[in-house]
Amino acid sequence: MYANIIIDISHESVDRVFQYRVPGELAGKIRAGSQVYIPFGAGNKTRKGYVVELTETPEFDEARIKDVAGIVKGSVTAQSQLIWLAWWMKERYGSTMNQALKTVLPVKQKVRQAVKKRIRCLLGQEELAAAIREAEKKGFKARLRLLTALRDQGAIPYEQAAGELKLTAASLAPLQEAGVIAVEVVERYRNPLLEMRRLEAGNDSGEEGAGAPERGNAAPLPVRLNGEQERAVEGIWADYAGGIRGTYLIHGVTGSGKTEVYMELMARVIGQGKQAIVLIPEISLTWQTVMRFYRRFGDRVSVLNSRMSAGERYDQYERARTGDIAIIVGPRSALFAPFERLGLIVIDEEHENSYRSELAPRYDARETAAERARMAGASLILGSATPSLESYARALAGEYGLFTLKERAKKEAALPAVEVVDLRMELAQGNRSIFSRRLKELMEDRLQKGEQTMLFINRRGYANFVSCRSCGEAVKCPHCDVTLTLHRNGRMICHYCGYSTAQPKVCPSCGSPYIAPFGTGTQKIEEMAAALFPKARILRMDLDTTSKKGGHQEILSAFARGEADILIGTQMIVKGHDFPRVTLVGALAADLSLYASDYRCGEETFALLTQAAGRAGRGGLAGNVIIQTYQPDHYSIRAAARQDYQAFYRQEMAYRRLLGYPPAMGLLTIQLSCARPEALEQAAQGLADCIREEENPPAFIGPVNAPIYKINDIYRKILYIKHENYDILIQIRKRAEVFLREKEKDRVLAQYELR
DNA sequence: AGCACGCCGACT
DNA sequence: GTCGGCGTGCTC
Repeated sequence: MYANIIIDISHESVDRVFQYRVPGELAGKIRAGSQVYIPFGAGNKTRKGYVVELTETPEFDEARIKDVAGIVKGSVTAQSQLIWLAWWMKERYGSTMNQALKTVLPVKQKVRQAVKKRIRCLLGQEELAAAIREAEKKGFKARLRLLTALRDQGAIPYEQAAGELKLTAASLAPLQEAGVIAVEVVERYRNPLLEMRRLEAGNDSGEEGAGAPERGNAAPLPVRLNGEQERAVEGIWADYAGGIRGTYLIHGVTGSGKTEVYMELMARVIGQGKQAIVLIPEISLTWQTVMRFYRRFGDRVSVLNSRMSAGERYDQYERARTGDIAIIVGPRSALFAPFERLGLIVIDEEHENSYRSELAPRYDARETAAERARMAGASLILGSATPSLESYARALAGEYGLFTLKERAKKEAALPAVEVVDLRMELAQGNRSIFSRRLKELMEDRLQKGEQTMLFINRRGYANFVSCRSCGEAVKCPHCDVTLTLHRNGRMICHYCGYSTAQPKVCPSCGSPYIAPFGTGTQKIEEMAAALFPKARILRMDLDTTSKKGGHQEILSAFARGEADILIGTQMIVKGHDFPRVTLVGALAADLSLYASDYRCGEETFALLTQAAGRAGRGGLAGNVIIQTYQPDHYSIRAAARQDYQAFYRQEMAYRRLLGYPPAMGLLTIQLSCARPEALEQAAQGLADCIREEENPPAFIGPVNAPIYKINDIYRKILYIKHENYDILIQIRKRAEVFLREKEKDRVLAQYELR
């Protein structure tokens, strides 16, 4: 038996695995994540290392492999827990150990880069700059000599620690005073909350007195919980205090105050010296959201978000590790904050797709959180207005504790009145506009009253495309199997690979000049709304208007400040933003997401419509929701209109059972991709044969072409394998991994997903 | 990170 | 000629 070990992750050059032999007396006592003593280097100096993986096959000259010296006793550090978790993810989701480790361990900044950056701070005065440039050419030592010389002249005070040249803010101050050098002072820990506010400047106008988070000024607001909230808190707390660490699902309608429940429990858990992780979908991770936590917990909270650099993120992980903070709020990746005394993990909006990673290892943050919680002795809370079928099924099966919040926490905020409009009837009665008569009427009413309207369109498969009236062919991307999207600037763009071209004058396939735009996108809706309501101030939010950094925050803030009457947009406008002046929400084509060729489209549609409906009437004003659809009888739409999750769940679950989809059954999806279709076909058939040869061959579908067969000139094929037993699916995946490893030389790549 | 190896200037 | 600094590269 051999152990792959990483030596202290403290320095980049040794941040890789070394292989050691596991001596007989340690066999069985070592596992992934174990901290061990090992002889290292020429002097065989004993060092600490973490076991990353156990294996039977040596990947190094056997004669040169040394023995593991022993196990470090008693310390189950966050680090070793995370390494174990990486191993679990690798097993569960199929990836290399390296990929798994990279997702779990924060990226250590290169020391040399840091030094270079600091030296660059000194550039500014000509002669010094020249001297430093000269010294830089000669290498690190020469720079050091130069700085030593300057120090000896009294020009630069510096401290040299651990071989790294550190110029601190304090040591640079005298320099600035002397006017010698222009210095940019880089703070050690930037306050990430301030950073967020800077990026979203002006976003908090709706909040009274939400100033800069000054250190330690968080006044714990005495929050009054209503009966439902209290039952959830006390139920979970009774378990926690009694030493039970469970998983809980809080099913609460929009505005029912799930966050207050989380915060109360967090307060109690950190009151016991423990720490908490709160996962929030990136899209709802705004200054507003984070501020709620900050108001209650002050400096003990930190945030992670995708706009932060690797270094900034690393700093926050450091603060978590050292215990400087007790709460971290962030997207999926915040799950790996190295808390040593983790007591609680909260996953808000747990049904969101963003909790599944798109990159290998394609982990599910909910399952991975359950695993981390189990290991750390922490409780896990999942919260949603529209729980995923998986979670709700587990809750009904008694695996999760279930709490339901039915009332809106603010009493004056009533649930909105929802109406379904049948677009077929509109058409039959001569209305060919995208706005039904009822929606138009209500929009007029809101404009008159000075209240706001949100128009939501599900973009999926519903972009502007150009098609030929003669042959019916749409203009397609030459690199992908999708139609190109027409933008207002007259260019046609592929949303998958970015290919762009001018709008053609004649049909590329038949040469006919009768070629014209078709379909409706957000831009077109904006034009139509503008034509219908010329006085209305309209804002649009989609990929085009939000491509620049922080773009969508700017638009949302402007809307929240009341700078527009109508907001038009896709998914992004309905996720977790609180607009108190919105009293009308229109879902323009509610059934669009039902046409996606995916067994989850009903669930997705229900969740989207429920969320969209939840946007209306959050302040004291009564709200209306109009759902326009060609399928008014579809159960997802009917249930969403009645805001009836139970009914939706029953129907959807019956459908999944009937067709054998998750969570009724386990589903393993293997996607193969390759630039050469023949090689791909061969590999896919080979894989299918390989599965057929299993002793108890499972039911499988495929190989079939992926819904979009070609993206970026890469072809994709998919196999679906169903089984009621997860472990068997994991075995099959491992079998497939072995089979496909040989296909790597043909450049056939595999991606696995297991639900 | 630490340690060995190897390449150039100062020296018993 | 060697001694020793330091830059470079390796560590299972």
